[in-house]
Amino acid sequence: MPSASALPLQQRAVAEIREDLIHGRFRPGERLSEPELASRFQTSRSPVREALVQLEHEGFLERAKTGRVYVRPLELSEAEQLFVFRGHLEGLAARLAAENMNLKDIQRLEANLAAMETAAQRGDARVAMECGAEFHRTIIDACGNRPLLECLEGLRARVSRYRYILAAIDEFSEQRVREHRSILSALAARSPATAEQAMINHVEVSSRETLHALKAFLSAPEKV
Amino acid sequence: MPSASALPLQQRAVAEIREDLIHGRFRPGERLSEPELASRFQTSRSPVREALVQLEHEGFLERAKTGRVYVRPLELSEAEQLFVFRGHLEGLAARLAAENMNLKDIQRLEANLAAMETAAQRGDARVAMECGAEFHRTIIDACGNRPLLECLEGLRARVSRYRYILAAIDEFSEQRVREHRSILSALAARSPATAEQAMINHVEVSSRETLHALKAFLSAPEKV
DNA sequence: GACTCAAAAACTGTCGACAGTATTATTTAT
DNA sequence: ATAAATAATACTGTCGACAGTTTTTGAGTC
Repeated sequence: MPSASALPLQQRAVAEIREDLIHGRFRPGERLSEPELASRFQTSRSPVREALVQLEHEGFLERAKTGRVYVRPLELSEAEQLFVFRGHLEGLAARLAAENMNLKDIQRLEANLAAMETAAQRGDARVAMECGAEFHRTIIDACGNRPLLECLEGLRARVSRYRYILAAIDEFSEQRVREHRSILSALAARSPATAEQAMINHVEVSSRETLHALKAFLSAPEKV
Repeated sequence: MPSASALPLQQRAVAEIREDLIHGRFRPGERLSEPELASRFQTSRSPVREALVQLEHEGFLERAKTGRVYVRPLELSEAEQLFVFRGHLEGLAARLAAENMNLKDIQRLEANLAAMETAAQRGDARVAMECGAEFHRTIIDACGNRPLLECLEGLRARVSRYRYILAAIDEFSEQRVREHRSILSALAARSPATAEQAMINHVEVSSRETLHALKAFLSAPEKV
């Protein structure tokens, strides 16, 4: 029944499976079986197959020569490459955003930063991180470059996979808040170069942290 | 008969349709019909549908709310964004490549540059451009960052679509050769910053040229 | 001739089926 | 028991079919 739900079944599958991949509910290396997924969604294999094609292309899955699909394992080398790439792109986005941003965006960032700060002081890392993600998303949306935006969104999702597996929702220091604040300052001041540098610096710090945790995880994989 | 050809039918479809999109054999705005494509490949619609999902994700196609698939139109704004993005990424790739490149890669670039030069002098823009593409591909491959590599490959394909539609296989000046040469010098000298700058400059020049042609094309679309 | 409404044709989303192949379980031989 | 051989399963790639929509065609009207 094609008209059962407004949203094509295939898209529902993509969104849901992707969410599970990001949050580590499908474990790295695990095999995904089409019939199994199909039965989970109460559908035939067709929508599932189409969803898997897309998720493979997004970098979450890999396909064996036999056609079987596996969750891509977490690898230090991939993480390093993702972080380098992402840092550079977020920097670019910040630079472009500094030029294009309107007052409303700036105000949104300010409100966001305030929320982030109170959350951090309160020790609520969970909320603080959510504010952080929103902060970045606002900048990316404001950069005015669609291909960059889409690429960065995909990268952020792939990086999230590492974060969630590491349960790296650990800390959210005052230092982090300060980093965000200096990014916002540069944006508000319409200083592309400064904004770019501040963003690159911020991403690098955060990357180093995650990579550190990842190394520990990969050498002694606690069964999280 | 799943074992008819070693290569899954779906992948053949992706490759072939993509090639047609890049070369403008499917025109911007044109609708792609699944049954039609299926009959062209002598298959059922299943492999075609899966191929279309991927090509949509690659940025070549767009889907109407009705599910119909169209070739994405050529738009000035998209081209501008693609070029900005690509320039930045090629610059990054060059920078990384300057650090990672081994002697064999350098020699390959040198041979490539020589071929490009003789082709340019001979006035064979077609071959010269192919050398140029190969030149860039070599650098991208050498940058050592897989996500960057994949992204850049996708971008180059999308940009090619503009080039081919514009039939911008026009000129290949000595100046172009010089730009490539300065990139190579920086790479051989292991100077990341210089290589990055040279690459950015080169891409910008070439982008400006294409954008110029595109503006003319969009205002007076000759039926190429 | 332009316009409206209805019948016809073309399509997409989804399904269930089948053939061939890879995996896994089981049996047999050492 | 261990390993090789074989039978049983599970799964992927592809196909053809059908229902519900959208688009196109055509008839009839002003």
